[in-house]
Amino acid sequence: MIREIKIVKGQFLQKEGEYNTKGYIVKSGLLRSYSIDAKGKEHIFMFAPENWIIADTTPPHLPSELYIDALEDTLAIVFKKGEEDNPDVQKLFSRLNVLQKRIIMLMSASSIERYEHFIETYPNIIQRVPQRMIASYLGITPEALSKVKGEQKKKGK
Amino acid sequence: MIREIKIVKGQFLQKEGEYNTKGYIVKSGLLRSYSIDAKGKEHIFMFAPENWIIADTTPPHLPSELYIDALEDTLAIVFKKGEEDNPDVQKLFSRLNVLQKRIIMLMSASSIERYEHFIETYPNIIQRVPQRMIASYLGITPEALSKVKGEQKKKGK
DNA sequence: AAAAAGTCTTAATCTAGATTAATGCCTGAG
DNA sequence: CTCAGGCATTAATCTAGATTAAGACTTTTT
Repeated sequence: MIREIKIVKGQFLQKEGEYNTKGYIVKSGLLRSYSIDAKGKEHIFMFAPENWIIADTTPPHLPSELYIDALEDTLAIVFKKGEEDNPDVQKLFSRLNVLQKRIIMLMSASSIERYEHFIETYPNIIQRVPQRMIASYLGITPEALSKVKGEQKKKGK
Repeated sequence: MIREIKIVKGQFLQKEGEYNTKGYIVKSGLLRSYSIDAKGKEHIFMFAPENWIIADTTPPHLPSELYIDALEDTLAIVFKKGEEDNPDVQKLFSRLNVLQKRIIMLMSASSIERYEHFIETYPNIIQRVPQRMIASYLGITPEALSKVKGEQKKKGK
């Protein structure tokens, strides 16, 4: 089902934590998606002007990570994310979500938080690649990673 | 056409600047993609262990941004990126490329470089949103962006 | 039109992580 | 077997950008 909606400046289409299955194609105006970190700071994930698609790619059974609201009065088409049953499209969506998470991490988490998130998410990879490559993936130097691991051990992990 | 290939540890599947239309599904082993910045530093974009897909999402008519090589002896299936003519899939690919570029930027560029890249890529958005939101998108504070713009002016831009 | 709230800039200080450098450990090539 | 090159760790110093704070403008609310 395709539906066109009107959103006024400042109005929300989605808030963090909601279970949301919708995405939006902007016809006119401007939408934005963003996250809010532990310190209350906003991190804009994406601007969506005319003809852009905007959606939180978190899978529908998990709480969303992003807020979506309007920076200008906007006309948009709503689509249901779940209604797509092409398996290729499904795979691409989960890939998009990996990158979405990564960007949010790079913008809002410290090097130690990024490291801890990495070992939770990819425990098997740690065994298989040298530390300097983990550091490179996290966007820090091997020296900084070495320091981080020391601090982590002190905390008794 | 689907083809299975064997790659030995250290072997390259793609280098930056090549025009590449292939992607890979890893059956066993471990591949990785990465970029090299102006200072010669490597930034790992993705690890691909068993059952992961790895590909540079740069459109086929543009030079690739990533190197892809093997961290372990690997068995993978090659697929042609261009052969997919589903328009939804095409759109998702271009979206993936936006995020790929963004991640590489966040990992390897200074705040001033990120700002300059932003104004080149989204000149129309600058007019429409407050500076503090541009800063938030770039992953810096509004104060830092203000400083950056000052330096940019000095350079006579 | 006055008050309140948000925005941009400049400047002083602080800090996470970069850089540089030295040491010891592994590992694989000959 | 050995030795040269890659890898991890630790420590000293440096720096890009964060934080904090203050002032001038602009926009919105009442």
